[in-house]
Amino acid sequence: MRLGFPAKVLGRGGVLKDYDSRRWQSGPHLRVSLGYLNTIIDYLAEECITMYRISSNVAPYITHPELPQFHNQIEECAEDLAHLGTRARRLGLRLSMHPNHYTVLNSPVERVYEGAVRDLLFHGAFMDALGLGPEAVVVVHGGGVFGDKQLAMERFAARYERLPEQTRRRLVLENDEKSYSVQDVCEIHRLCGIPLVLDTLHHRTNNPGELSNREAAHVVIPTWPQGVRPKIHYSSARQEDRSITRRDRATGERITSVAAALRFQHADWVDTDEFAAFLADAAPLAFDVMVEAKRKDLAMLRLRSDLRERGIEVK
DNA sequence: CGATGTCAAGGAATC
DNA sequence: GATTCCTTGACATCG
Repeated sequence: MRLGFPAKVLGRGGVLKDYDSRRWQSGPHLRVSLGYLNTIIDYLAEECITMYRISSNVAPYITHPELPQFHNQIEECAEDLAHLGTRARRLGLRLSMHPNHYTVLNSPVERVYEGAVRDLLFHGAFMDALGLGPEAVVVVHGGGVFGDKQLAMERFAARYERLPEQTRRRLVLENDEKSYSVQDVCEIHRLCGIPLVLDTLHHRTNNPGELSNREAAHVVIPTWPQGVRPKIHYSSARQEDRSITRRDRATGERITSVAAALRFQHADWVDTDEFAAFLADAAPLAFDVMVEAKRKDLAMLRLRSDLRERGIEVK
């Protein structure tokens, strides 16, 4: 089992940037981003980290309709991209990407749909330019519901099938925290065959069918093709003290109490006991784990060391 | 330097 | 039909 983390790096004293986030006036950005990524790969190699998510912001404005001067960034950086990809392959590093929620493949608004396609084409082309194998996937969400979920799912499936093969073969679908539960993404998988990513925190938030983690893992993992190792997203829920003020009915006096509220956001760290329990639940399934925590690589490294202490083998 | 505004992009709830 | 929230972060600007 590989463990990975997304985006920026906290474990080098300060923060290692993962993409060029300056405004468009400072573009083009991809070459700068690739410089950052090379530094990050140095770090991954030193720490023997074998999985990493590249920010979908690596090439800002590359599909922006009004900034055509930035549309050729992949071609312009072809050599740098190939070099970076070669480094990743030599290190056995599994890379992935995760377009943000503005990418809505199933939108009924034509303009939005077209924008989503442009964005997904970019992600596929980027992975291809790195020369990465089929385990380098692009994780997407189901999109909107638009008042009729079944119809929206069918639209997703039809549009997935219509994507160019080069793009489609990278795509995998993740359950989200509001609209598309594990059961829903299973339905989309049934319609079009897209492999599924289980996000454990989203599953806690959005689980109308009350599937256990074990059940969820066992329906999601087998959706991956033979020879491509599945992966999941794992994070612990942030626990937060929230003060609640109410007025006493009899006296009119204000009463403030503190309640521990489970907010369904990523916690700073991963709870090792919970994670180990999840692994035991999911056994004997095999998969990689993307650790999503506020403390990024630090959380992943802490979890890895905890697991090794317990004799659980982790790459 | 700290506070505040802004960013390409959508959806959904609310009025 | 228009407005606001959702929600992440960091740059950019202002005082």
